[in-house]
Amino acid sequence: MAPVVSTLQERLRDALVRIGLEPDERPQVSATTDPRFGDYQTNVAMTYAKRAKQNPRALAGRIVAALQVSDLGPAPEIAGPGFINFRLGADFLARQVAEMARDERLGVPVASPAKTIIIDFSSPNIAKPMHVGHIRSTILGDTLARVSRFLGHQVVTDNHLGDWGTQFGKVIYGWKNLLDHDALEQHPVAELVRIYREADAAAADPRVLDRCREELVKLQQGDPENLRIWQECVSRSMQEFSRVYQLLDVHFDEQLGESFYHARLAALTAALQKEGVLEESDGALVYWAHSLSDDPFIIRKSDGGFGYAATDLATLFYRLERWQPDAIWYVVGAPQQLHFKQLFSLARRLGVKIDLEHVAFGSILGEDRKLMRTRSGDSVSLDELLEEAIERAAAPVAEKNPDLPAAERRRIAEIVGLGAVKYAELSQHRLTDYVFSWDKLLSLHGNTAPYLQNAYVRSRAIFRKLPGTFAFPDTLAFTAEAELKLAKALVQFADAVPAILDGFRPNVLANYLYELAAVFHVFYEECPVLSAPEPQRAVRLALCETFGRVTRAGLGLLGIGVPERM
RNA sequence: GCGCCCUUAGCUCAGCCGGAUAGAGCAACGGAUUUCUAAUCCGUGGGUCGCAGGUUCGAGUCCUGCAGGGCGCGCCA
Repeated sequence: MAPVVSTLQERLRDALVRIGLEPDERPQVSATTDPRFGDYQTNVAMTYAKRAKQNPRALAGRIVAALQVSDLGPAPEIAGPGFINFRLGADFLARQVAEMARDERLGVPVASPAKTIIIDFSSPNIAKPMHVGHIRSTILGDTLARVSRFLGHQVVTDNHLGDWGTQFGKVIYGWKNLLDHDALEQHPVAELVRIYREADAAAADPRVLDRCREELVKLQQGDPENLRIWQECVSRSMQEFSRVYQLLDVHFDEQLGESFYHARLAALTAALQKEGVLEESDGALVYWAHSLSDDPFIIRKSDGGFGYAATDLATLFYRLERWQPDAIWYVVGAPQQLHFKQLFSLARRLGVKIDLEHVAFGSILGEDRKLMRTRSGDSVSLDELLEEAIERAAAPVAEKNPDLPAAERRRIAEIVGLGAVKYAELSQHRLTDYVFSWDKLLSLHGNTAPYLQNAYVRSRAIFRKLPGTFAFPDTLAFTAEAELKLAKALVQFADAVPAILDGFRPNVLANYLYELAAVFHVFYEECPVLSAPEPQRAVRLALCETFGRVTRAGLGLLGIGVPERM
């Protein structure tokens, strides 16, 4: 089956050709915002009238006369200045829902052509805790990967770890002089942070600062002792990160951190110099993109060291070589826009043609509208935040389902609590700075994960009470208005999923799922299922099942699970 | 100072390439339940889409200017 919008676009294209116009590949068609205007609308008559200097309503009349859509529903209507409104017929919707139910993909088409896409996201820093700042990158990147894969693209997810920076001078100094081994065993990252902070404070003394620098230089020169300490920091940090990733159900194909590229930087710089794209400035080697900024892109620092500009460029070339991707997406916060513009500018200059995207996002704010912090002023650690989400979600579960075993309740609380945190991110436009509020994201009302999960649970409860097994009917016949509305909403899934990648907006899918759940709730209120006579009962069960599958699949694309009860 | 982003209902936010009378949730008020999980649904009130111009048949959406807010701005990442 084809998504409704694609079908209408196709028919529209044929009609435009028939009346002698040259249509776009995908003439504008969209679902209407108001049911009075039908289910779908197009304004092509007005846009073409403008080009051809014709009367828009007259042109709309010619288009409608040439349109062959009688299998989809009643004849389209012309309204207002030249809108063409389509209404889907009950029999078309019935066929469409039955077809989507037979399809494992629920009607979502496979993208063509399939692309190879590298998604760079999460990227926490070694020896620092993962905090709320990392959650958006992690969750957004994971969702984009899930959606891209579902659409048939070849995806490589890469966690570009911050495992090679100047902070290691202080960390190693701290390790050698300040380390508490018991604390390291108990809370590795916390202890690494502590020694870093103390070393940082001690570095106010120039002698300590010098020793920190020496440790860094030794590390960079391959000193075995310092390499061992560094490796130890990496593995202990990774253990903690892995727990968070496991909790979030986030997985990477590669975790090639900055250190992986370290050995390549000197040769890369030499190659860039040969290309003549670098200039010397105050002892540093820089690339200027004056149209972007008066500030340079520093490839090699005046002390001969390399910053992350060099690393990111080396990373880009490594990826080109290894995977020959069609696109690389960097899921990194909005403050780094200039960095990526400069990086991409230099890459273009060097002949890179593939699609490079900085998928930027806004900050997470506390309820005081400032960057989210703990009471003591630290950034909020991610594992604590996730644990709190689970604990908070556990309370209503225990209240509603006290008879469930504790382990089962915990599992449900994880699905609900973690889902709520993820959904709060994803349901919002990615560039919006969003205000973190436990009460809002865990609310059972409004556009939240628990609301959607509850709608799913209600649809599933029906099947538990159903005597015998349910066989999806070959044909459906809708009788109630609420059934038709639910069918119309279900059929839109096929258009909602591909739209996510258009502008990297998972909130499009979230909003769709929310509206779908609201429509389902109306159906649920108005249409008794189990007590309905056949064949109505089978039709309603079919709608419940399809709703459940769409919700499960849709939330799954957002990395969010659904419980069977809650 | 320069650059990027933002400003939509009391609050938190949707609003794709310009399309019809700008939508949700929360909060407020009024209804519906011997439940297929009411963790729900229905209804009411609430708007100069920051301000001022411009382009257009049509602007929350595009352009210019201004105001307010956030972020970034040479050797951190």
